[in-house]
Amino acid sequence: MTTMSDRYQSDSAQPDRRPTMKHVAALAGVGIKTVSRVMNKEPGVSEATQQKVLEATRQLNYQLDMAAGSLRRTGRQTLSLGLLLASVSNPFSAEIHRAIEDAAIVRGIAVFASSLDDEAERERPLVSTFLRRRVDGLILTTAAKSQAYLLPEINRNLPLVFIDREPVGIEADTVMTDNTEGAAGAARHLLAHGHRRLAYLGDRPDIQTAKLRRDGFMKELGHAGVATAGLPVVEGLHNEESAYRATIELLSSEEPPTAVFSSQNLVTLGVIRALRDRGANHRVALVGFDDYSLFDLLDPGVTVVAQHPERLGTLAAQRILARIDGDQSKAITYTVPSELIQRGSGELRPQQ
Amino acid sequence: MTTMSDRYQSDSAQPDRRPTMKHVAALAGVGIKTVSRVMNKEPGVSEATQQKVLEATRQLNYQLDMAAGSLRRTGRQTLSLGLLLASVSNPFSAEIHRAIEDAAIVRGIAVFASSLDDEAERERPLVSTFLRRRVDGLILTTAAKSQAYLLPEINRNLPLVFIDREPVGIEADTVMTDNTEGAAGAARHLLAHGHRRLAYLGDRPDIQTAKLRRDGFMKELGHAGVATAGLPVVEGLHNEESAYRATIELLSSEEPPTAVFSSQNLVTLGVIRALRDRGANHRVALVGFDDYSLFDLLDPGVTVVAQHPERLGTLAAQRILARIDGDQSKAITYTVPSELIQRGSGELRPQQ
DNA sequence: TTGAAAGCGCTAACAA
DNA sequence: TTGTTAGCGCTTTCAA
Repeated sequence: MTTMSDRYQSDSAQPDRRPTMKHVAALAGVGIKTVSRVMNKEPGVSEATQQKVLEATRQLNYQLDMAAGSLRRTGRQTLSLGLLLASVSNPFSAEIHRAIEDAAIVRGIAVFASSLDDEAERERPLVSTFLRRRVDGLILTTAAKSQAYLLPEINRNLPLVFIDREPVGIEADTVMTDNTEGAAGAARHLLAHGHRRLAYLGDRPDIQTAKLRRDGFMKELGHAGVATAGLPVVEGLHNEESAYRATIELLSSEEPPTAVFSSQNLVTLGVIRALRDRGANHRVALVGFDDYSLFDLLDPGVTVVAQHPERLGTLAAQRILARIDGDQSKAITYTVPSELIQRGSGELRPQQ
Repeated sequence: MTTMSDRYQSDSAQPDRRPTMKHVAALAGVGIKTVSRVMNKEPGVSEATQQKVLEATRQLNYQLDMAAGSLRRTGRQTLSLGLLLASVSNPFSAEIHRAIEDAAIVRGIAVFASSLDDEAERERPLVSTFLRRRVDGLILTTAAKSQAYLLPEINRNLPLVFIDREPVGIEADTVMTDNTEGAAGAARHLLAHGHRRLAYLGDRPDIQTAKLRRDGFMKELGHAGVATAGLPVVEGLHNEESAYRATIELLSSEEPPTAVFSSQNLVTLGVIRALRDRGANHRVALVGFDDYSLFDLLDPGVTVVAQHPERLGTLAAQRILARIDGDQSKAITYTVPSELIQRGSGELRPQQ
């Protein structure tokens, strides 16, 4: 019989080869299954044997190969999660990300995160990437028209949670903000402060959250009997730049609005800069959807409909972990309430 | 001979079982190696055979198992990267993250990101997690006293890049900001505006970047002949809250400083709030290290030593990809210049 | 152009 | 308590 120790010897000449269980077993003078038991903290190994194995482990600097293990393991779990976000660099997404990471790490689960940038055509390839890596679950912010392509995965019982936006064409756990109600609240707030000439500035209406916020805002105005026919609705604003230009244009129109509602944080930033550049920041009221760092320190403070990204992330993580643990109950949708935070800009009265 | 097609039939009763190459091969009526060739776009498959295979793939909704493949593949690459950041929710880290993701995705590489929170004892377990998953490379922001524990990995030729902070105890590619020079520039700037009673507010000095910034700042004052003996140096500030309290205390001291240098964005936020609450924002000058969104819109605008996180991320990604591609040249350190951005707070003159 | 057999590093099942 | 064998899904090698 060839012992593994000479195999190990010869291997040491090849510095970029990682030791395997075989090497550890040979060095410790035990069987490979015993090493497996120690590495996985399975019971049934004597204290002395365990010490021998651990010593060999240290000497060789051995690290278990999780991928190889999960290939054979019952359930085939990889202890990894796929997370699709608007963008890892967007503060809203980043808070979600952190909350999910914190929940996952206590279970030894690592997370793959990817940025979607609201581009529908990126969604499927990115999800595919996760699937080819056999993640144990998927937490997705989506942009495609339908998520029906995930039906086979649902049938295979892949844990699936949607975050921020509801899926179309399938049923699955969803965690989202009360976009409609939040936007309606913004409308009520501006109306209550006397505004009748309002404007809506928003993102592309094919983005679900943008559409819901627009509809919630407009519907509430309708309820209040405010004519929405001539009301400026500028959509397709996807960054600060375009929102800035749209606001400038709005302010130089015949009958400029006395109040603006912006549906998304980047849009709000553009509006703020435009109002300041035109000296209108104390004259035109503003309520933005989604909070942003330092909004409280601006002049005036920016009134917002704040979301709770860390709460969304925590709930999504709880759902995916429950599903991973075998929860087979039917799909749940959590709606996390938004919160109107008054800081000044939304409480300005109409000036003329 | 048993064809695989009946195997597939019986499997369809088990909805949560994923199809394998065997299933695809059986359905397409080809050998498993042919399926492998098609999935990996290897040459040597006739057009007709390829179509048969792709059709079977679609019908079964087959997805290649990358982990199983890399087990046997020469080089054993997993097409994944481990990224250790201060925190995925910190805007500075998030920008780095995004830049790395963008560079990785074009190569089909997915990234695992984890948050360190500047806790030295989290570093090794998190790195271990990456290692057990056999990532193709590691990009690390560190907190531990030494990174010598990574020596075995270097000997195994694991691509390794340090970002934001230099490793101790080993040599490896590093990408960082010119902390010392940036902080010295802040000192020069404040001195040039007439300040002599300065204060330094900073993070824990065991964090490398904090120490470098403090030293750069103090040394420059020394060069200029400013007595640094009585100069308030408040360290250990790790969040907004503690920075706020430290600033309040400083302002109510016998001889309050006429200018403050803060070494990190969270600290700067605390200082800003304290200055405003005490009505000192137009009286006490402030230069912060690290830029932050909306600093330009505050009153006064916040003068900062800006870093370029996206540049750091891009460079780190380039290095790791080069190493993955076999670059064996000796370790390189990139120092990315910081940039002093004048916005008002740093240009205030001493008042009394 | 195609496929059969071996084996990557590990765990499951079972035997000793 | 310990070890042996088979096999997870794939790629490599090599033969047809």
